[in-house]
Amino acid sequence: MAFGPAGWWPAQTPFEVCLGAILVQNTAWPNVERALAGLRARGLLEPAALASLPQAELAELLRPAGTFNVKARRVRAWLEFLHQDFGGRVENLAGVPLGELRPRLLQVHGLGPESADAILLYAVGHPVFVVDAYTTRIFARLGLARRQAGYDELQAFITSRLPEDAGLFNDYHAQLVRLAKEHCRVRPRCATCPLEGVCLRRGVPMR
DNA sequence: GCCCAGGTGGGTA
DNA sequence: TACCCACATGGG
Repeated sequence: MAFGPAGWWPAQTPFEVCLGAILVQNTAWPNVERALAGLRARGLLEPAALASLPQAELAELLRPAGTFNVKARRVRAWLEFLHQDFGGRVENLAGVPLGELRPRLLQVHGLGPESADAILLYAVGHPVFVVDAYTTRIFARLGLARRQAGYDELQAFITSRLPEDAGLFNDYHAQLVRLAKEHCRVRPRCATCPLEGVCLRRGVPMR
């Protein structure tokens, strides 16, 4: 555990959590790692340094993560928000109550519910359950939640059945991701995987 | 070559 | 509100 709430999200600082939350949008994590490594090698994993880059240059550095022009705009929006409202320090987000902070994050260009919640849980330490594609697929295909359930509905479904604990949400999410990835590795043998025939691949209908 | 990945914003009906 | 669609790299 490298910092505060800590845990499973692969990052060394709260700021890296935030960057990762944006860069991983619709992207495989190894591509995010490549982009973060490039930034790290240039000493740019820090708000002020990153904010000093022209957008075109930032986009080039984000290229390995895919949709890099989009993500460059979103990262800059995040940096602007951090600078304007929090003195450029992610740590200062902790001073705002969750009920007030989440709506403010959702106003930032490029932060939807999942990215905002990842920041709230993994960078700030609030007890917020992060609903990602793995979560949605697993719950839908196990028949635990309505297949058409939207983000807020599924989040409420899960949260209402668990104690409100950031550490637990952190671990629960990690287990879901591990389960989904493990399943992907064994997918030629769906029938023998831990989910007993439930396929987690995207686009595969239930049963 | 094709499908897919830890989403989001913008456009249209 | 409820769908489409663009965004784009790298792995299987």
